Amino acid sequence: MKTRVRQFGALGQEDRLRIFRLLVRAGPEGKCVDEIKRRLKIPGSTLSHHLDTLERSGLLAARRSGRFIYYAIDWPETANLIRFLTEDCCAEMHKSIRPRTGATAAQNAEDS
Amino acid sequence: MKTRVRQFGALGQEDRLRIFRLLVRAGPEGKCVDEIKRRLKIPGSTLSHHLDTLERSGLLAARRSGRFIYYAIDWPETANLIRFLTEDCCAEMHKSIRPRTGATAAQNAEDS
DNA sequence: CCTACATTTCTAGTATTCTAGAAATGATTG
DNA sequence: CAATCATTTCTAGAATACTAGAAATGTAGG
Repeated sequence: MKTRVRQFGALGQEDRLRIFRLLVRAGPEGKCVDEIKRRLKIPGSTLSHHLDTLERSGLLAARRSGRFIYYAIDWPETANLIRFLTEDCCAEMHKSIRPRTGATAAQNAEDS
Repeated sequence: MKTRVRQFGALGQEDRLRIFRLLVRAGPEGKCVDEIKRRLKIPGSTLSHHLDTLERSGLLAARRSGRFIYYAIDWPETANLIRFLTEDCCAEMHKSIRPRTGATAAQNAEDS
């Protein structure tokens, strides 16, 4: 769950969410730091910290190519985050609309 | 997008994510503050702040019943958050696995 | 109305995060 | 190997968030 906290936290900041969305649209090649900087008008050092936060959360992956470092969405990990939200929440959401008797997807232990 | 930042931020804190998950499992009736407090062992004033943060983000709704205040997941708003993530990200995710030529769901303006 | 109890606000100390200029690092190209 | 350019680290100030005890507020039932 700590990973999820870090990932939600990473997206819970305006510039970082803008970065994330830009990179989603950039596709698997991602974008280099300099282009993100020019596009979103974020000072270099600030941007570097935000990219670091996003990368350490697992949502971004960095890759060097020539003198540029490209950041791109880490899709497997992003998919995990979406699954965390949908399986823990949507299953219950649907259950509350059309109640069922059987087991649900929200039996992941953790908490009491 | 500011709403999404606030919502991700609300989930980006360990105790608040625990509260959220507890309430997901609690279903539409939710749980009163005192039970959340006993279950998660969070001091009253701290819990009150966290519930306020979650409510102001739109992810929780409060309802009074007798002397208790019940907090429950706001499912429409939670669904919006999930949709934000899946429509902005999953569409691109699938595109990057099987590329398409047509328009995608990720044309919501915002950013450059 | 007064007591009991649930919940929130007040208060304040501590910790974390955000920000960005300047300096340092790392890599490529001529 | 020198020059250049991309990126990160250093540094430090400002802002925001977290925490929780104590006091205040609100509600219900006797």
